[in-house]
Amino acid sequence: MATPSAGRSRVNRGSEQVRERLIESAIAEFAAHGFEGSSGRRIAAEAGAHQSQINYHFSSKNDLWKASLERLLAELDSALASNLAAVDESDARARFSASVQGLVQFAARRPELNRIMMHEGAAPGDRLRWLVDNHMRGRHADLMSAWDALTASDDAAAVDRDVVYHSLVGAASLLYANAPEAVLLGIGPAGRDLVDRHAASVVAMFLKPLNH
Amino acid sequence: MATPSAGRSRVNRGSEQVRERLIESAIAEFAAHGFEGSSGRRIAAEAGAHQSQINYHFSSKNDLWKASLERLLAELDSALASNLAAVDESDARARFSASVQGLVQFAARRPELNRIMMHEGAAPGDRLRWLVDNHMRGRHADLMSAWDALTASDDAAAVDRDVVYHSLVGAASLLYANAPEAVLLGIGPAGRDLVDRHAASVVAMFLKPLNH
DNA sequence: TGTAAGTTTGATCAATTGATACTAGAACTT
DNA sequence: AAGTTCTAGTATCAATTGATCAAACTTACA
Repeated sequence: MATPSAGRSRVNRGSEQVRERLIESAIAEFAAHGFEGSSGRRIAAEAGAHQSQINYHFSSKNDLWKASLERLLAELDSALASNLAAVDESDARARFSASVQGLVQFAARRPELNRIMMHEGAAPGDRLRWLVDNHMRGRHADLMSAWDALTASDDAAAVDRDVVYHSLVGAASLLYANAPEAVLLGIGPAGRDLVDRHAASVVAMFLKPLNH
Repeated sequence: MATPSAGRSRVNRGSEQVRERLIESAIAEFAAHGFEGSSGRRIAAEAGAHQSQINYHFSSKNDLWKASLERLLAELDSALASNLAAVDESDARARFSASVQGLVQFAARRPELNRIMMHEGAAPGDRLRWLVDNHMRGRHADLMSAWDALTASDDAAAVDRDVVYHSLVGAASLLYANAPEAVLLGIGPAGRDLVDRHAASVVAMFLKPLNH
């Protein structure tokens, strides 16, 4: 009767698949049209489900949106973690480079997260507050402390501290968040080597060259 | 009877003001919620007008959106032109710096344009195609030829050519396009000096230092 | 002032929205 | 096999959407 909670117990073989498909098509729809421009019926149809199943598996359009974002952010975390796994703990430059590379690669592979963030960041509201409180504040703090360390070791380029976060995210992700525009402009489609060149470019923007 | 065209003739004193107010509140609404998430009734109410006046002064929600974008792009052009007016024609570095400064200042003063561009760039469609065909292709080409000149004179930083446009726009505008998010993160509100530091940072990202 | 054009206002249209209620059926446990 | 729980499917709700129409009002010019 009630919405199945995180720990579903018994009959969940096919149900889990519907949940997955709903989240996947919700991610696509929210990224393309924003929350308010997205339709639950379109999301359900794309997932091969009925609109009322959204309210069954999630309790509302809002909760489906939250589930979609938690999925995307978990993917980002795992991508960043695997990119940082092999890097020397004490090498701040290498860790920064690996993080930027991970960010760019993820933005290219999963542009939906940056698209949704750009939709939501454009206006105040409950969803934005939820995003910042539950997910973005920590990421922002992590970047700032990494940046402060780079500044202390004279590895940071001439970029103002207040501006690092959004400049970095913007430089790393707009090409993919706005990929449909880039295609019309004749850029891409983004091959693997373009992404690598892009990551190297972003690193060069924020890190002083080594032998200086 | 028909929608009044650009050259209105007689009774147009108050009408022109309604048109202006509709465009102004449409800009705010489209920037905050995207085209599909925006409501004509909300736009009209904000402008102190009736919903049907949108279809009278513009013939459709789509045409109101186009008028809004032409307004914003005209403002951008005039801001950039005035920023470039006093700069030496032959000094490519100075012209690039002045353009970047103009871009950052405009993004801070009128974040709506970048917000709308980020909404529309996230998915293919008629509006995006109209934007690119009528306004963005030329701007992109202008930046690329400026960049090629900077590359030829060894003034361009180590940024891949395919990536310059979106990296520059992203680095220059995301902080303002997503200002509501930045506020929640404790950045800003953007003072005049922050904008100047931001512009200098972006210039430093894309231009090699002078005496190198 | 009278007439015609321009503009506002209010009503209405079919279509779509998110959510809810209810029935039918499938799957697991005992 | 019986009984229970979970899931799918259908129908429906009030609210909102963009657009259209016609009537009322306003302004300018003859």
